[in-house]
Amino acid sequence: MTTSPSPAARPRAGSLARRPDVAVLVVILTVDGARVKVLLVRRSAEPFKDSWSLPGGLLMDSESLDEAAARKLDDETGVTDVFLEQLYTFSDLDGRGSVAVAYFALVDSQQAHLARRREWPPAWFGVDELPPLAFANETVIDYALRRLRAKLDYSNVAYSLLPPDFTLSQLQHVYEAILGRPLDKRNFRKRILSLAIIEPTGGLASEGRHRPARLYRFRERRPVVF
Amino acid sequence: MTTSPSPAARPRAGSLARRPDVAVLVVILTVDGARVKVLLVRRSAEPFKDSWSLPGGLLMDSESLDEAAARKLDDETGVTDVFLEQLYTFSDLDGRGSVAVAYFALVDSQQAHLARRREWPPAWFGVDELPPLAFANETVIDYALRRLRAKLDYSNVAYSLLPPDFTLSQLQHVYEAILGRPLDKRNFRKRILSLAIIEPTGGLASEGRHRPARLYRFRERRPVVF
DNA sequence: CCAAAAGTGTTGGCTGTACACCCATGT
DNA sequence: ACATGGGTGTACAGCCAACACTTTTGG
Repeated sequence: MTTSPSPAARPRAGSLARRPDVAVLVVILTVDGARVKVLLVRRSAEPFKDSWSLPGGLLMDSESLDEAAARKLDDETGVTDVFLEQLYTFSDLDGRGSVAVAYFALVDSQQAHLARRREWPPAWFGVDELPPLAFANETVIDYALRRLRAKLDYSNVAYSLLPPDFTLSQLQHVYEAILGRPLDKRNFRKRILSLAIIEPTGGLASEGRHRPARLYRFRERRPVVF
Repeated sequence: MTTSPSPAARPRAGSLARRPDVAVLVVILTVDGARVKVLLVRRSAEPFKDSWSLPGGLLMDSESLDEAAARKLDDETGVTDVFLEQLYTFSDLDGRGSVAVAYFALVDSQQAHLARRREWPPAWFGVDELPPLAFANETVIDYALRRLRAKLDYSNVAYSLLPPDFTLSQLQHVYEAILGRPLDKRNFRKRILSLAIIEPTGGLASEGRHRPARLYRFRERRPVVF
């Protein structure tokens, strides 16, 4: 969503207009087993050099915020067609008055190929086991988690956390990991099926499974609100 | 909410980091009778000089985004203690790549004293009767309205659109104006009272009324989620 | 006395939640 | 044979929507 801003009101007498740095941050989340994980990188510059932080960077010449966020996501994970949404814009906390536009992305951990840098490669961390982070990055991650939990209730965002074909149990595990509580199997299936956001592929999952399970796919691999 | 941003990643080779203008816009909404209205001002500078637009301006030295938005709101309406929340950050549409952080505010039109500039004073416009606007300001207003309608359903934001003491009918009119449809009186009262977000003051409203009505006030004059 | 707004309950449908057993396959 | 996960239905409760009349006051 790239729409227009508005008034280039002139600075008033007595005050100075600022030209702050504008950074983009991306909270990249995935579900791995029963845990929600977030992708972190090591900072290569001061301040907080060498401490873990969310991936991000400055806005490049003539790119929009959405483009910058998608670029960052691609840089770190090699993934492009996933759920990516603006989260919140933070100001003022690197001490030098910069502005940081946070995004959040949902990726299938199987599909992501993390950047293989020689030093300080990115890594996944369970959101309950975060290392000390630069700036107030915990706040940003909390914000993303709250938003994700809310969206799970009224949208199909989970499409971005699973492979194209998946079983209802896999889907349920994703919901349980994000909500942090077990869900009743029958109620879950009833609800999801009645929403008609997924459809059976006709195939069966048999890979090392006990009883083969029906495969489903999302009708839309883009965000849909119920 | 002023929290910290993150990485001051260095620009990479081959690309140029941008130092864009950062503007703050405020969608100031009120409910007047049966209409939702938005405050607009006339632009005093190119581009779009003299056309209507949302109030806004550049970030001043050493102020946060929230402070800038509150300042703008105060400048235009003289109002300070109201609902004010960040909405979305737009990039790229004044053609010169600026970044605009939009906020939205809810004010009681009785309480707002519009800035009395000699020329081009601000004015209220019904959101269904907007004049031609600068940039893509219609998009921003739409966004605010959607958010407001959603919040009405699960928060007490309406507190900011009414005087401290009000009748249930007044509250219902506010809801009806925002949702754009009539609500059943008995169901409305039942629902609101069961939420326990308001309480009777003990007083009665009798000003030019037919039958005196009980007055209520919000238990919390700050945002609360149900 | 008439107009205008305040106030008040009940019913039916729908939705969400709790809950337990059998089956197919792999080992 | 057993362990593992897949698959299925019912009953109760709470919530929301529909619906009409009486009362009080001002003009």
